[in-house]
Amino acid sequence: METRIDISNWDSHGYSCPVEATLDIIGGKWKSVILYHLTYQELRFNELKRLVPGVTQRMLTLQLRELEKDGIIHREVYKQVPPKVEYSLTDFGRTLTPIIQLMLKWGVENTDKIVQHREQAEAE
Amino acid sequence: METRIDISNWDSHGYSCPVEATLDIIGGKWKSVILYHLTYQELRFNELKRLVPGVTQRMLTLQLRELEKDGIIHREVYKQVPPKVEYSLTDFGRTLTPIIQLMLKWGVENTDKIVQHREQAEAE
DNA sequence: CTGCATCCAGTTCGATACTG
DNA sequence: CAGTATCGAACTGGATGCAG
Repeated sequence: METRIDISNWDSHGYSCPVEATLDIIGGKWKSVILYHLTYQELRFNELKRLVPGVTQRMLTLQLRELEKDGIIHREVYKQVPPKVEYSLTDFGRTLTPIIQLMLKWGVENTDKIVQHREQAEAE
Repeated sequence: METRIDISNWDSHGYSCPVEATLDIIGGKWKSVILYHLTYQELRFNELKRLVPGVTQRMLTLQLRELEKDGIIHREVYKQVPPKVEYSLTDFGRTLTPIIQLMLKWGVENTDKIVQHREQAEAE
C-alpha cells in the first residue's frame, strides 16, 4: 500500500519539486558514478580517474568540489610529498546510497531495453 | 544484509557503469520532475507546462521527445480541433517510479541541509 | 600526485516569431 | 492547443601548460 508523499508545504529553496533538488546533487555528468565507487571504499584522485573512464582531470576536480561543497563527500589531504588526497562519503552522503543502488539495479536490468528503444526510434 | 551487485559482466553499451545509463534516462534537467507528475495522472502538454515552473515550451518539447524515444512515456494525439495531446507513463516507464519516489523522499528530507552546506561553503 | 589557469570549440538553451 | 524554426547568448567541456 503506497502513501503519496505530500509536498504542498515543502519549502522549495528555489526548486519546483524535491525531486529536482535531489537531481541537482547527483545529476552531474559523473557524480553518480563517483558516488557509486565511493560506496565501497575511500579512493584517491588518480584511483577515481582510473575507475571513471572518459572523465578528464578537470571535470573530475570540478565534480568532486561540488560534491564536497554539498557535504556529500569528504576530502582528506595528507601533507606529504608526493601529495595524497583521499575521498570518502560523509554520513550525509551515505543517505544517498539507497538511491544509487536502485539506479544501479535498474541500469543492470534495463540498459538493453533502452538501447533497443532508441535504435527503433532512430529507424523511424 | 546487503549483497553487492556484480557488474563485471555487464554489457556497457558505451556506458562506464549502469548508474550512468540510468542517469542518462532521468537526468535531463526537467525529466525527473516530468516523471514525478506523470506518476499520478496523464497530463496534457499545457498542464505539464503549468506544473513545471520555469520550463520553456521548447525545452518541455525536447525532453518529452527524448522520454518518448526511450520508451518511458506514451504520446497520444487526439485528432481534433483544437488539438489535444496526452502524455502518460508506459509500463516500462513505471519501473522507474521507485527511483523517482526515493528521490522525492530524499529531497523532502534533505533539501534544507543541502542549502545549509552550500551557504557555509560559500562563506569560506 | 593533485591539482589550477587559460584558451577555445561545441553544445545547450531562452527568446521570439510563426504554423496547422 | 501544441507545437516548429531560427538566432544569438551562455554554458560546458577538452586540451594544454604550469605549480605546490
